[in-house]
Amino acid sequence: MDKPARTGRVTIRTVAADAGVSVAAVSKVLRNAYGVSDNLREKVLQSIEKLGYRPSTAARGMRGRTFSVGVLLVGMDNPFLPPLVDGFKHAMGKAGYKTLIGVGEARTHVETALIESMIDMRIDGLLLIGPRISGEALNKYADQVPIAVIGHHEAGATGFDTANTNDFEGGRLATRALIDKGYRDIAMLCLTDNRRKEGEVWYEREKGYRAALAEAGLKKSARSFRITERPDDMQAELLSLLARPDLPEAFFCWSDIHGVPLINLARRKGLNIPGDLGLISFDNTAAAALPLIELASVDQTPGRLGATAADQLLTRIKGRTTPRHDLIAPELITRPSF
Amino acid sequence: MDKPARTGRVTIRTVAADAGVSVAAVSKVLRNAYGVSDNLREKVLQSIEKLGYRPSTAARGMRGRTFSVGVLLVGMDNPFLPPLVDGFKHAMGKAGYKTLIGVGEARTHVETALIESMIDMRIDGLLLIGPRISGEALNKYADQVPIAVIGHHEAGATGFDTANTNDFEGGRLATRALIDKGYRDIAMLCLTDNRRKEGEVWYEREKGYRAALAEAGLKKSARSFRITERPDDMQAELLSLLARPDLPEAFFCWSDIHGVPLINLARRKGLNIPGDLGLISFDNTAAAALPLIELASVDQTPGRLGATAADQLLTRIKGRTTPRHDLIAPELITRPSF
DNA sequence: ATGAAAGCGCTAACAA
DNA sequence: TTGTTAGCGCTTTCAT
Repeated sequence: MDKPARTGRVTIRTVAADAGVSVAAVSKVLRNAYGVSDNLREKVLQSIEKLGYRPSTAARGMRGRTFSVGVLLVGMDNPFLPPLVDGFKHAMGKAGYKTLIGVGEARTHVETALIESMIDMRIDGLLLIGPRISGEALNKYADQVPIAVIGHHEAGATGFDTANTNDFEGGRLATRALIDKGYRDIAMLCLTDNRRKEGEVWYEREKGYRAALAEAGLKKSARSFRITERPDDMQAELLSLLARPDLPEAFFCWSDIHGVPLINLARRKGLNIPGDLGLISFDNTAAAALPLIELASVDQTPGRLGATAADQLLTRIKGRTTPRHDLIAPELITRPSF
Repeated sequence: MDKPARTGRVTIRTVAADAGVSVAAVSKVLRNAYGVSDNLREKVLQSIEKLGYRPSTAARGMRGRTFSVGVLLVGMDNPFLPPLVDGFKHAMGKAGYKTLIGVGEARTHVETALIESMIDMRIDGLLLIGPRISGEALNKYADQVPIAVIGHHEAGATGFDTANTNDFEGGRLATRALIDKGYRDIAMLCLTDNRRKEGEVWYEREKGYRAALAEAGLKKSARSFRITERPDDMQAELLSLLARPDLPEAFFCWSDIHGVPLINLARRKGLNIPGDLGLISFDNTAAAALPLIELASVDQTPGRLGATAADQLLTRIKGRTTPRHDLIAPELITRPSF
């Protein structure tokens, strides 16, 4: 006895009735499962088209796949993110998955709330970009849903995957370029961070910086300065850095987030770049390439990073359980700032 | 006969069993519905806490609210968006709603796919920021879910709400400021756009620009130039603009998207700003405030815009059906670029 | 005030 | 190959 929906909504039942088949048949067509004749499939597809039917993700979430994945961002104002998210979206889209985004505001409890919220919607996978939470806490979520992490090195993690630029290599690359240009007193700008520095991208870059100095016999000259990420205080800290009597000959800067304002302030202070001060930064964002900026910067190929994470998620969804920790080679984009 | 869940998942049943009450009771507590004694409520809340229970959004979506709303962005690289989305998120968060974001990539079919996908997840409301689709097409979705639009003027729409800066006033404000400074030959930079211009924010600003000129008896001197938004070609177009023999005394620029590169290129070309060329732009993004930029720009108070849209959605969810079209007053942020 | 039970729109055994 | 049906975890009448 067919119990037709009383609402106007087109459901799988409406389609089944219209096509004169069972709901199971429609479901099978939807998921291209085995055991459907071309004839039946054709009828169903026509009804779907005719009725404008779209399966309810909510209902799907109660049994199987939702064919949607989530991305968690720390904030929206990092210019490094758009190409990364695009690369990810594109790769997931080709596999038939929708991408939804949540913004964690760099606050741990907002971040966990968002992760849980996405899990509660039964998304099929989750990409975390530069998450505050990590390690132990992530494993807890990782057995509820496949997880990939970008922007945090955790090569020992077993429950989830990571995709990162080889930040160590990037730091080494940039520092070596400065050394090759003749600079000897090279300092590094890092991020002030109250979290454990182990695994942080800037810390990996710092290790690369120190390695390059050591290789050139300049180990003793290594100096790191820590600058805040908060826009309000950043400028003051950079200015007081530039006012130091022991200003180095060159800076390797962990990110364009600091690098672009730094080159701006230095020039405005009357310093010639690269005459008085050499500068290489990291991320190669659009701002670094601007006419009046022209800041050399290490490129992370963010699109590839995103696509790599997408592949990790897709293969996890298909059943892989052995962890993957992919490292992508960075490239120095040379500009006349050093 | 209690049929306990076989999976390890904590469901409403697990909680009911633990608290020794019915699932209906738990559901009522969850939604603070009427008819629950403080005693029962207390027991249930304790069990929820103890078991770490979180209701499944997917299951909720099949009957009532999901307590999540969606935001559709055209792209992620507009620096105007982060504070807007933050204002929205914050207001929705206070009302107990989660915010999920989709990125439309400025392609119509991606946009519609995303809107439908969010509706299929049974989100309770949808905010569209600068959507490509509009009017008729939106009404179709508006009777499936409450919709608010930012960044597109559609004061006649009845099915959904809009929240916008008073762009006409903003254009008038900026142009009048240039006139007051003594400029007479003032041109405007608009966006190249193959859509209908009616309703577009830049077009409203252009109307304000022309109104201000007319009010000052300068109607005849009005000139608009149209520049692409695509980063690849934008610079070339701006350069050829600056190379014109009939360069105006000042520009009013529809957005910092063009304004910031323009001031950069003009300075690099050797022009003194404001000596040789006066400049006022729109959006007051972070870049406009940078030391080496200092571009006067009309502020849109994006946070308020977001909060306004949130209020529209929340009241629609509560049952309002009469449309709201809110206009927010802009403010000119004066900087030495004119 | 509390609980039993009927769905919501799907998926996936299992039967036919 | 096709159809029947038992849930998935919740909300919401309707009894009690």
